[in-house]
Parts: sequence; structure tokens; C-alpha cells
Amino acid sequence: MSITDQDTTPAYKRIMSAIQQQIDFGELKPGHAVTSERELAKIHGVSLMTARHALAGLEREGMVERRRGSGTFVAPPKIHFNKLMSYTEQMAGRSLSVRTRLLSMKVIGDAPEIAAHLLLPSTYRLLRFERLRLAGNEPFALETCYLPAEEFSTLSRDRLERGSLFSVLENDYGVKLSHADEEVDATAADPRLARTFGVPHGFPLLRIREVIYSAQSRPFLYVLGLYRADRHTLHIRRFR
Amino acid sequence: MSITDQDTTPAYKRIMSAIQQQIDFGELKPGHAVTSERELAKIHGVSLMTARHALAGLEREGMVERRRGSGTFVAPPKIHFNKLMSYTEQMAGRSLSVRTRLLSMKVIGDAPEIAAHLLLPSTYRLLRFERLRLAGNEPFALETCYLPAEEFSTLSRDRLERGSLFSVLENDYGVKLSHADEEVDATAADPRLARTFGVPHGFPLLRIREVIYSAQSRPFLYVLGLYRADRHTLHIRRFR
DNA sequence: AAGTGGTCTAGACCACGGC
DNA sequence: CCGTGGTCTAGACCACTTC
Repeated sequence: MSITDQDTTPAYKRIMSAIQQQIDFGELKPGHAVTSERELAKIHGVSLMTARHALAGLEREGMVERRRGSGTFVAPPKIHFNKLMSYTEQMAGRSLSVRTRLLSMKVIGDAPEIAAHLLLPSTYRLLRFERLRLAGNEPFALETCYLPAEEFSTLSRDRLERGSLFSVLENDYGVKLSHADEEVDATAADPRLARTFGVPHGFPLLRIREVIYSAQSRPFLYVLGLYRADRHTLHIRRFR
Repeated sequence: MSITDQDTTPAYKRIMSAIQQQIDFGELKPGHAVTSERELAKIHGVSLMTARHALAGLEREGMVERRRGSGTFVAPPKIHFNKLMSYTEQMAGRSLSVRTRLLSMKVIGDAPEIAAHLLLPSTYRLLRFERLRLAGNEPFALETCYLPAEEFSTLSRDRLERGSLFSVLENDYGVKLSHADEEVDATAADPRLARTFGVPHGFPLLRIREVIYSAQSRPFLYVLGLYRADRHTLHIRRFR
């Protein structure tokens, strides 16, 4: 950030970024005291209220804890509960070798229920593809994705097998992901699924139906996921 | 927060409560404009920053939306995603007649795994009780709860069958509930469960194991829930 | 142009924690 | 005791929306 920059960024956001960097770069570790309000005000040449605003923002994001009479401290690294993450992202932290195999990919026009979930006319053309997730050589998840075909017609098989769907959507298509609503229940493996997963007919599976919304609150991706219950557990945190 | 505790309550909290009441009492409905910052400041005799603080707090709670240049508006009623609620509370909004039958209740001392979840010694005495949830006359959920026996020795069968466990804990024992971590997977009904639910052996069930924490981040309640997958869906919202 | 929320100042007093 | 965060004042200017 140079002096010539016409810096329109609010002061409190700049202070937030500065502290965030200290944490990211490891200068401040969990438990360490963060520069106090009064010091921040002096250092950055702002009023106390502005320095407060910065710390309050970081607290809301869960980066720091504030203790009256004591100070502001870097919060312990949080497990990212209830975060919308792609499979690739979820696995990144766990050093598990997971492969993806693209089973099918085609444009369909007869999925009225799914079109309805995406707020599209019932005969709207959708791009559907199935991906099998394998740990080692053992399949443990089958995910079927549905996207509006027109918008994402340039999606290639290659990209889907290689990287994360989320990163393709965010980087190549500029989609801003906002949130997802999931419906979770249980089902039993029918003959086809039993064959796919290599489990007995009737084997319990976790079923997750998911509508993913863009930043404009527009639903644009529907995912039906089926997971071997013995190899997959869903973690949720609920707050009172 | 009541009107009688004006003495020590911060002004911004009083203003928040006042607006919250307007919403609760139906004077302000979703979409309606909330009193502006400047008006609130005049009305309550506080500075602009304090009025701002109140509206910012309500925004953080999701009660209002703020639109620059336009105003502050009552937010549409939010679906309570990812909220820690008792079964009774969940059903309250749905006009479903749900009954609870207490199947068993006893103190046990040989549940080391569950004691571990509650950060207690492996032979610690736990109060265990099973509750069957019925819609109409049809059972659709079986919940087994574990509590430290000493603290909750006065819990009566009567209270458990009558009201919500949460309300008993919060009102009678003064427990402040904070959050819960859940593990969700699927399983198949064994003979006993099949008989309990009146479903075939092997029927898919949703299984939720839940550790509930008090405000001091102390785990104090473990719940194992089994749900007929065809009568029960879990809803989750995830954010990016 | 009038009204709104967003940012910010330069102070103030209080309640609390640790020394 | 001193430093901390929590609350608050009485203004100010800006950016934005609506009319």
C-alpha cells in the first residue's frame, strides 16, 4: 500500500487487515495479545472508536477474543463448522488421497423437480454430471450435480475430473458462492448403488440434497449426494 | 430484557429491546421501515453513535436489514437454520401433535465412551433415559440421553414426559445452553429398533450423536437419536 | 434537495483484571 | 494502582437512494 494510493478503504478495515496479516504470517499466535485499542489508535492515527470498530469486526469474524480489563487475544484456530466447502477443500486438511471419477455428463430437459429447486421452468435444460469419489480404490460417495446448461455450457470434462467444482465456478465463471441449504436423510442402497459402492443391497447410505446459492441469493446448483454411512460422517455445530 | 431494568442496562441495549418489542408485537412487520438513526437518537436522548450501535446489533442478529441511503427495515422472518432446539421447540412452529413416551430411566456406571464425550471419568455415574417420539400413534424417533447423574439426580419422570428437556434444564437447573456438536450418519434398524419403530429389519435410519455444551463450554449432555428416514429430514444451512 | 446509513473525531467516564 | 475493554457524547463529512 503506497502513499500515492488514493486509499478509499475505511480506516477500520485497513486496521483489521493489518492485524489479520499479523495472524496469518504467524507473528501473532493463538493466545497472544493483540495491540490494544489505544495503541492501535496512536499507531494508525485514528480515534479510539475507529480502533474499537476494527477489533469488534475481528471479534465478530471469530479471529480474536476480547476480555474486558485484560485485553484482546488471538482466538484458537477454529474448526470450520457449517462452512460451505467442496469435497476437495474438505479433504485438503486431512491428507487423505481422494480421487474423483466422472461417470457421466449430459444435458437433460426432463428434470422438472430439480429445475423447480433452481427456480427455472420445468423443461429448462440442465447440465447433469455424476462424479464418483474414491478413497484408495474404494468408492464411498456418488454426487450428481445439476447446473443451468446455457450458462455453463463450456464446462469441460477435463476440468471436472481435475479440480474442484467450486474453484472452477468461482475462478472461471466468476460465481460468488453464498450459502447452501441441505436436506439430510438416510436411504438404502438399491441394486445399482450397491454395485457402484461394492456393498450389499439395502446397505445404509447418507443422502444429502443440496441447493447452492450465489451471492444474489439465486439458486444455481443442485447436488444430490449419496455416502456410504460407514465411511462418512457429517459434522454440524448448532448454536442456541 | 424488560422495561424495569433501565438503570444499569446500556442505552443501546434498551433501544434494541424497544425495537425488538415493536417487531414482536406486530407494530412493525417485515419490510417496514424501522425508526432511523437520527430519530432514535432524538427519541431516546442519546447520540447518533449509540443509536447506530443499537441498529447494528439488531442487524447482526438478523432482525433488520440496513440499506444505505434508504433506511433500516424489518427483515423477513428467518428460518432458524442450525439453531440448537429441543424437539418440542422444533415442533412448536408446525402444528404437529407429537407425543413423548419415556421408555426407561436409570443410573448407569459402565458407559466409558459416553463419559469420555462428557469429559468425565470412565466409570462416572450417568443418568440415562430413553424417549420415544410419536406422531399420531406412530413412533418415528428414539432418543437416548445421558447426563451426569449427581447434578441431575432430582430430574423426575413426570417432568420429562410432560415438557421439553431443554426448558427443564434451563428453567429448573439454570443451565445456560451454548451449542451442540452433531455427528450425523445412517444406519439400519436392528431387530429391536425395527420392532420399536414398526418397520422391517434393515430399514434405513438417520443417526445423530450429539454433545451439548453449556455456556462455559462444558459438555454436559449426550444424546443419541435414531430417526425413521422416511419421516424425518435434517435441514442445514452452510455459509461460504 | 432531503433523508438515510457509513465513517470518523477527540475527547469522557465506567467496570473489570492483574499486579 | 494502571491498563484494558465497554459505553457514550456531540458533533462532522461522505456516499447513496429517493423524490
